[in-house]
Amino acid sequence: MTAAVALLDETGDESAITLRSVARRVGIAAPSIYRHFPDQPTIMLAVVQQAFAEFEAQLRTAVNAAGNDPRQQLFACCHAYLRYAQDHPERYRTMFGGLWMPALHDTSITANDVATLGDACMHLLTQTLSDCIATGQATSTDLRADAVALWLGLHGLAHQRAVTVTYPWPPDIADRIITTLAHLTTT
Amino acid sequence: MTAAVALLDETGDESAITLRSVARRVGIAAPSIYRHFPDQPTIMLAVVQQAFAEFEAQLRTAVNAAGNDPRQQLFACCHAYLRYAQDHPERYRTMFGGLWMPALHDTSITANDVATLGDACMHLLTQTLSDCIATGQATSTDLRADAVALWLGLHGLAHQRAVTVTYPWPPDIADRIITTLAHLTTT
DNA sequence: TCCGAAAACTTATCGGCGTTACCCCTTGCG
DNA sequence: CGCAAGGGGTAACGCCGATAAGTTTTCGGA
Repeated sequence: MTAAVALLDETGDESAITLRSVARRVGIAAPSIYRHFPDQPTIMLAVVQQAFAEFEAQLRTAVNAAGNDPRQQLFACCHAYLRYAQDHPERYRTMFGGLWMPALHDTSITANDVATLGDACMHLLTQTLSDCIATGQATSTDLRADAVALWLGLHGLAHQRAVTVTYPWPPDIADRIITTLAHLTTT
Repeated sequence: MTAAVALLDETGDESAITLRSVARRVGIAAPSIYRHFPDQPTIMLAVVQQAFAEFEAQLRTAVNAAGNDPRQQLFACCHAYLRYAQDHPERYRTMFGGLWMPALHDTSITANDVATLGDACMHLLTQTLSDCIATGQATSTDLRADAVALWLGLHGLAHQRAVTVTYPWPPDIADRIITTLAHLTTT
């Protein structure tokens, strides 16, 4: 799995995570992989799960380091989200791109494995937004819907930046999306 | 190319667009493809370009059919965007997923081919939003930035729905994103 | 200490993939 | 009539995921 992540980071191409390349990297014959993983998509799932764990850890660290102001915490969380996607575009693309899901039908991967992947991050974002609402720094009548909307805005920017590296983004596009979708008060 | 699009629509998996499968579909031997396309990623690019053309046509049709109210036109444009992604998730994933771009480095595809893909759609959305601002139905101090932000919101929702089909989306998530990011007035 | 079962790894093989080299046949035009 | 160019075919290479069957290593209990 470490080898798989390394291959992804080095090449920036998830198709480089091949059963045989991983085997070469760890110095064993290709079929020996099947003693540890039932099939190739499962390797991908493991990589994605690990990436999500690290992703959530970074978000949580950013929030904890942002002091006690909910507004600052929300900005820290969102910027950490965008920074992870920018620092590891290939991981982000793999995590959210769903390329390996088409092959899901006839493998050992369950739908639940996939559905619960981002729950922890979503919960953290919701919690942070909720704190902003509690202190009056954000106005929202529907916490869950606005949290989802905010996440989708972040995802849209993060994903598109992870796909097309060069694009003339407006300089304040990130804060614009965050403040707008989070309904932050102007103070 | 028709065969390639058909394969994509039927299987819902862009990896099904294989050089050999396309050749089988049109009834020729695999290497004969190279008389028409220099390599396989170029086939993908052609498919994506065709999809973008159809995409833009549907957006334009929706706007034209929405009467003279800029606000209605904007909603029509955005909903047409989301509808296309929902009706053709595999196309949308292929158009914006950037899977075939990693292989871009050593093929005949130029960076410009990729960069200009969505320009027409972006321009249409910007124009529609601009009309809303002109009539006072939307408030914005930076047309381009807000248009990009609106697009990113639409893209986030469209892409995520195209990847994970089953998710408990808030029922009004689309309109919530549109009205918020477009800064539509409440009237 | 020894032994046997399970775990871990191997080689051989299959079919599919993109790609290349090389050959063949038709078409059209001087 | 000749011949170049366009559009087809075969054979082959190396890569891929996957399976089958055999071999080595590991290790806990008698």
